[in-house]
Amino acid sequence: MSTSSAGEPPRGYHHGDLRATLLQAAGALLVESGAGAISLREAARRAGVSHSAPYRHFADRQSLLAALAAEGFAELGARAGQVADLADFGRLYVEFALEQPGRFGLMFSAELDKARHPDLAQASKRLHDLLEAGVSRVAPSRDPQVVATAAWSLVHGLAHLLLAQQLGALDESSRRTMIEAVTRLFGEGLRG
Amino acid sequence: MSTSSAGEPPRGYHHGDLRATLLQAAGALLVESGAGAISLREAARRAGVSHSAPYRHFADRQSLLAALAAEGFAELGARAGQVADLADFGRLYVEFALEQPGRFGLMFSAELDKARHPDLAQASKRLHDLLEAGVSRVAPSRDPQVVATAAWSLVHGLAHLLLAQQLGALDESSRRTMIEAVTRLFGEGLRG
DNA sequence: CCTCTATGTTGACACTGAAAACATTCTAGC
DNA sequence: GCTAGAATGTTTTCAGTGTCAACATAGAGG
Repeated sequence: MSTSSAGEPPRGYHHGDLRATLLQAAGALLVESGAGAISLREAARRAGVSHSAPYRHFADRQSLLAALAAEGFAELGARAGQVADLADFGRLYVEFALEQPGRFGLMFSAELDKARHPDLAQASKRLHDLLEAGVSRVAPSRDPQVVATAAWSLVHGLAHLLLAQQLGALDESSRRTMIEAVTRLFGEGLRG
Repeated sequence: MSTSSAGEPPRGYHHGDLRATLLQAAGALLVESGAGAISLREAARRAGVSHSAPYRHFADRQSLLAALAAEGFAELGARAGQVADLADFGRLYVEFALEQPGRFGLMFSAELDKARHPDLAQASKRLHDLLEAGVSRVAPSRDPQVVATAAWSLVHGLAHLLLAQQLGALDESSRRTMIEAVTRLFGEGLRG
């Protein structure tokens, strides 16, 4: 116990929980400097392990990123599960994206091949199912797939455009206003 | 003239039009294997030039990508300019994205810092202005900024979700149907 | 003609993903 | 307990990349 402080169990040759530690390190990199800054070597470095060790847990770099993305879907799904109203879901969705831009970008990155990462595909499908269920409740008379796609497209596009600074520099309050207005506009379309 | 064939002017030490050639090579790479596969060295290789030559025309890799993105905005803007109806714009937008996924992704990549690339910012603003003008025509009674943002979010999100294979594997026809249905739904919202 | 400047080239450095060969530890089955 | 064999880490190595500095060449303007 002499060389380890609180929270870090003593580690010998074997790390004990490298996979989780790598995910944590990569998550920190994601927040600090974006997905492009994530490297297996830096993650290994931060985990205090050789540069090659990550390959025992992730087949390649993309697999690490896919795992990070899956985490994101899980968290977003958990938050969405606590919400009944469709508009709340929209707000929550955009807020998640703005709060964790790197993670959000990763979750919908075209670089991540879902066929190669079943976990990711499953996590993302769960969110999709959740949305469709919500939509059926709100607009039962319409084709739920179409409405769900429209609803998702709307909030997803808004989040993406905001992140890409495509809508100009909006301050916190006008951003909120825009989010409200856009989702309300959609709600009107549903009822009309 | 003995060493050059048609279309390729004879080149000595100086290339003559390296910048354009590099953009073309990078564009090909973008189509072939995505933005991630674009490297300055490979572009140089394809242009038949030393690995360091690109730096005379692009400050760094990101600047090359930004130039490619700006090209994309220009082309999309040109196409959009020939269209009057807002719904046509939506279709055109999504089709462009599906036709040139790599380019589209680049155009809205969060990695590209618009502040560092005024050309890109300008090209993107032009498209935005075009859209707002179209919106004012269709729904003059509403706040054009809100409606434009909603319209853009909708088509942008749909394009992005389709590209990310987030909506499941749709064949050509059901994809068209979905695009039609989603844009129509939005049109109803505008009139309602 | 001759210099100045734009454009290319060479060579180096640090970093990365990835694979192969080797070392250590943990865990079953005896 | 002891001991194979499976997991997990390490070392070493390779090819590729972005970027920079020092140098070479060509073209344009005086």
